[in-house]
Amino acid sequence: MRKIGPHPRRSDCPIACTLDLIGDRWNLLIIRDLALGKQHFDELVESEEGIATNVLTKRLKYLCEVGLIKKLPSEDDARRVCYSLTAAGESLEGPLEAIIDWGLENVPNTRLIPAMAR
Amino acid sequence: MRKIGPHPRRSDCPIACTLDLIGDRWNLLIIRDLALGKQHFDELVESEEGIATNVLTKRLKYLCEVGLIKKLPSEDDARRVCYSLTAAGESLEGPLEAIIDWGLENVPNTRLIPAMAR
DNA sequence: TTGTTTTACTTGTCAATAGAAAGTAAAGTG
DNA sequence: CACTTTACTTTCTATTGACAAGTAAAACAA
Repeated sequence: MRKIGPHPRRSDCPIACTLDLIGDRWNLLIIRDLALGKQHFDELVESEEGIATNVLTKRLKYLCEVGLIKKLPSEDDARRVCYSLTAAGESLEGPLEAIIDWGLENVPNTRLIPAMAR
Repeated sequence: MRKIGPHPRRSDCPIACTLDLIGDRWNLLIIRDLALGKQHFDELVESEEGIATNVLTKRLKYLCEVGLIKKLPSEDDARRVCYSLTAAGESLEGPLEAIIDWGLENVPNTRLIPAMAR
């Protein structure tokens, strides 16, 4: 992933810029999980893909900083943190669906996880 | 990027599988350029984003191996190689358009490069 | 109230990858 | 026969990723 903050963008192409923002192996999976209703660190860790905790921590912080997700304390449990999508994060549903469709058609033996059935 | 070949997939999720296949900073930009009609190594190197030649070589080889692009010799010049999209590569136009739309709306100051005007 | 568990991280280590710059080799051109 | 073009390859360094272990604060259980 790219260092966050004011780095020189590679170009003004919307594809390049979007890849600079979320073009790695984990960001979209975190956004997928939050879109499915997961809220907490350990729920995200338990996803099938097996993200390492240091990587998850870094990505969550990063996604907050770029405004795709937000982080709120739980009301009833001071240890708990609730992560959720911002409006910008939710708007990634379009690309996400296009990727899902492509994957289902072009990568053998892929299937939607039950929680994603539409 | 992930090592190519028979690696254990992270999950059967079409998003995860698609990211395993092309989820990095360069693959989609190469596919974009080929979709725009570029054919040769040096045309790809000259793109605004400035890919290093060693990285481009590796990605071209990889994208051939996974069947998203194909490599053919030129008829008139034995040095020249013509890269182009396979049918599977062309089918990435859907995700690509979704990403373009998202980028244009959500990343400030992005614009289509002239060749992409639709 | 003391020990255990839960939650959300942080740290350390090692291997793999990315990126920059320079070099190379075969084919074509004047 | 020198020079250029094309498509790489090599070398080096710095960053990142994966894995394992550790930590700290809050909550719960006895």
